[in-house]
Amino acid sequence: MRKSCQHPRHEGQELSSLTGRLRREARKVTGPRAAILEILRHHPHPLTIKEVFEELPKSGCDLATVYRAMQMMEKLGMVKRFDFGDGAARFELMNEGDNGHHHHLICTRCAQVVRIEECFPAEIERQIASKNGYQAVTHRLEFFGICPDCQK
Amino acid sequence: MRKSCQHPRHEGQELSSLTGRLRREARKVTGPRAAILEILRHHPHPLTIKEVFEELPKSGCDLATVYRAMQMMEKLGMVKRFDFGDGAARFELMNEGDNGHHHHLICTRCAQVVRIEECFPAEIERQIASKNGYQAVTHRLEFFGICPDCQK
DNA sequence: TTTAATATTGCAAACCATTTGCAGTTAGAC
DNA sequence: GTCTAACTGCAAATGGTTTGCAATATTAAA
Ligand SMILES: [Mn+2]
Ligand SMILES: [Mn+2]
Ligand SMILES: [Zn+2]
Ligand SMILES: [Zn+2]
Repeated sequence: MRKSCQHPRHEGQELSSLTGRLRREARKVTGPRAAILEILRHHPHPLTIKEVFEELPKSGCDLATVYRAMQMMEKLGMVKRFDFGDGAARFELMNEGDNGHHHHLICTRCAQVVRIEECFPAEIERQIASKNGYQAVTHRLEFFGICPDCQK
Repeated sequence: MRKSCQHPRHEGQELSSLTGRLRREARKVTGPRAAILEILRHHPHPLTIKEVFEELPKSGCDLATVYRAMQMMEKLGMVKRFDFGDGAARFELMNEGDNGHHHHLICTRCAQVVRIEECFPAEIERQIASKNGYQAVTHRLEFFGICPDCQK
C-alpha cells in the first residue's frame, strides 16, 4: 500500500549507527533486526507491525519476532510508539537524543500521514497541570481530516 | 474500584429523556439498556465496557449485550467513545445536542480522570489544516500525569 | 387484549492485535 | 573455537471486541 520513499533525505540514520546502539546495550544484531531497521529507516512515518512484517524480504521472520524486536527497541528508546486509534500500534524510528515528541495529521479516508511540528501550548498545559495538582503532565495528540487527494 | 457519585449534580439527564431518545429512533427500551443508561448517568467520566458490565445489577446481561448497546448508542450520538491508549474503549453519556468534544487528564498511576475544558487552539488547528490542504480537521487529545494522591 | 412484525438477547464461536512458553539456534565475548 | 546469554520459530494463550443463530422480548397495530 504505502510505498517506501527512496529520497536520501528520508533515509534517516545510518544503519551502522543503529546496530551500534543495539550492541552497546548488549543486544545482538540479527538478520531480522537489521531488516526491520532497514524498513523503519526508509519510512518517515509510523508503521504498523503488520506493515513492517509485510515489507520484510521473502522468508523474513516470524511475526512474533517483529513484535519482540519492536518492544525491545521501544524500551531502548530507539523507536517511538504512536496510537492513531484504529487498534494497531505504530512505530517510528527515533533519532538518538531526541525524545521524539511530535504529532500527526492523518487522513481518515486513505490513512495518509503528515508530520506536524506544532504542539499543544506548553503554557496552557502548565496551567492545566497546576490547576488540577497533577505533576509530570504530557499529552497524546493527533489530528484527523481529509487529505487533498481524497477531497475529490 | 471507582465509586459512583450520588450527588444530584452528577446524575446527568433524566432516564426518561434517554429512553425517549431510544424510542424516537425506533430502538427498544429493554432491561439491559435501561440498566446501562442508569450506570452511565451516574458516572461523570468515561467507563470501560467491563466497568459498566461489573456495575450491572446481579444477573445483569451478557457482555456482548453491553458491547452492542454501546455501539448502538454511539451511532445514535447518545454516548461518546474515548481512547486512553490502554487498549480498552471508554464511553461517556452525551448531552442531547452537544457534540461532546472535550478532553481528559488521566493519572498514569491510579487512572483517576479529570475532565479538561481547554482545547487545542482553533486558530492553530486551522493553520495546520490549510497548510497541509486537509479539510474537516479535528483532533484527539488527552493529558497524562500523576494525580495529587499518587504523588506521595 | 391479542397478534404479528421486528428488534434484542444469550451463548458460543470467531476475530484481531499482541504476548508468551519452550526447545532449538545464533551472535559475539573470551 | 568455545560457551553462554540472547534470540528465534512455532504454536498456544491472551484480552478486547465482534458475530451467527436460535430463542425471547418489546411495541405498534389490530
Ligand atoms: Mn511521525
Ligand atoms: Mn469526559
Ligand atoms: Zn505535543
Ligand atoms: Zn479539543
